[in-house]
Amino acid sequence: MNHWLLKSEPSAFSIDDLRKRPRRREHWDGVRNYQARNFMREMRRGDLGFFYHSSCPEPGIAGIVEVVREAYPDPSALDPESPYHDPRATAADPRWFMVDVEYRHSFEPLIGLAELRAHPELADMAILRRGNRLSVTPVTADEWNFIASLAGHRKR
DNA sequence: GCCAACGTTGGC
DNA sequence: GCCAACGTTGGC
Repeated sequence: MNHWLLKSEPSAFSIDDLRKRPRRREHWDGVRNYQARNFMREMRRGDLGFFYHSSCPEPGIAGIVEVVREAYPDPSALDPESPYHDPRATAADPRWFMVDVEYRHSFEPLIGLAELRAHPELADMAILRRGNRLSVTPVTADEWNFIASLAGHRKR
């Protein structure tokens, strides 16, 4: 099983929003970066991911989600009304993909950026590297386990 | 709102 | 294929 980190701006879509969805599931749509897309295509059912809140007052890891459907075409790319519309995408060559994720846990309080940076064990994480903008990144088993231990009794 | 970092675009 | 310009991201 592989581990991932998925970024979202909570003002647009937060882990609480996911928890309130029917069946606690949602499509992870709108990814428009090739490297991030390729990581999503590597995701398998049962993989776990950290849900990271970015561009907000308290950036950090807010919880855990599980991949429940593997990559399939992202219809928002074909929708002229969508902010994620890409005129180069076609039904035959959809170009962009999404997965479905299901809510697992929230961390309360979340594991903030400053706390993540305080641990040398996590220094290589993409999320902590300067200028990193990828919205989907892999997390190593060691990083995953370390953060899970930090989360400890914060799990809800 | 600022600014650094990075991906993408497009002219050549 | 190069690279400057531009747009976007995201922490502060």
